[in-house]
Amino acid sequence: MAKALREPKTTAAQATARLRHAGLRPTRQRVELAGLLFQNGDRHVTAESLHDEVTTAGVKVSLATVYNTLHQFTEAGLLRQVIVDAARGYFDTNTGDHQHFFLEKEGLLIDIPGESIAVAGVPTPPAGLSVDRVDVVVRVRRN
Amino acid sequence: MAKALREPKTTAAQATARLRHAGLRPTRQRVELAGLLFQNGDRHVTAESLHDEVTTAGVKVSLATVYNTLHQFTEAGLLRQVIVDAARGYFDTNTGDHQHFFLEKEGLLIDIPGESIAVAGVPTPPAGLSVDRVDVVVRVRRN
DNA sequence: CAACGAATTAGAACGATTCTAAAGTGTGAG
DNA sequence: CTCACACTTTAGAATCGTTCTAATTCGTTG
Repeated sequence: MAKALREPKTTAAQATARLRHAGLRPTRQRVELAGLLFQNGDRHVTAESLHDEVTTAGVKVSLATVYNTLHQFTEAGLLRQVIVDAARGYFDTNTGDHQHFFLEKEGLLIDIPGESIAVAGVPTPPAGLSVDRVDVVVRVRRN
Repeated sequence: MAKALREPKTTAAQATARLRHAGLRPTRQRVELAGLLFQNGDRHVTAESLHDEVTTAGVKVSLATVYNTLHQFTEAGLLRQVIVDAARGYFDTNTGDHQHFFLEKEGLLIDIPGESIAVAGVPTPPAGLSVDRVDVVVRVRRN
């Protein structure tokens, strides 16, 4: 009963610093979301899942803001969008070189470190095109 | 002016045969769509693009039927769904082992033959999971 | 060619995402 | 420290692709 605050001050401070670095105003909502996203290791979220999480944590943030924030974080290089499912957009806090296992049934993403996987034999793209990125999705199922 | 029919009889006949083989009733709409999809080499379509195409060809098929048909063809193994874009579902008439270049800006998919590309070092999936398929998307941009 | 199950359809419904316009909030100047 | 203003947030409407619904139409088999 001594301490009602949910997050240690350090997390908020770190989140604020990170936002400033990225050129984003550290608003209450952004700090809150950044805290959830970045305080523990790599995470994969959807707008909906993050909104649920922040709401459950007792913080009022609109779904529209969650969408805005995810996109702003992505533009700022703090997040990476992962396209694996036609129905849902995923965001990954791991912005480094890596790939994914995807368990479609449950909407579960699991990182595969970039070093462990290698794609060989990618042909030269047709004239006028250049490679932006190579995404590998290993679709898995429960057995 | 002698010949107003758009498709040679052979195409319709081939399409009909293909549908019968797949255990699908050769209805007017399905024959029409199968004709468009399979008479020339490999193709990538969205429901919308195929609907536009069939409509432009002067045939009346509802969008719902295009969706139904694409899914039925996919279940029957005549098509393969390709997930590259969060906003749109693509269907590929090439059901063999291969990968894709994807030009996001224009929604353009280009096949990469399965033999030319190789993915090495895919880790064993976490316990209880087994690999279903490995998808590689080479995202490209105009330069 | 009748009859029955399968397929098609228009339009409503849906879920995810984006937009809109109005209200609220960081921040830098003074 | 306060104010003003640009930037943010928000609720709710709108939009997009897709799926569903219930009624109609069509292929097939007897």
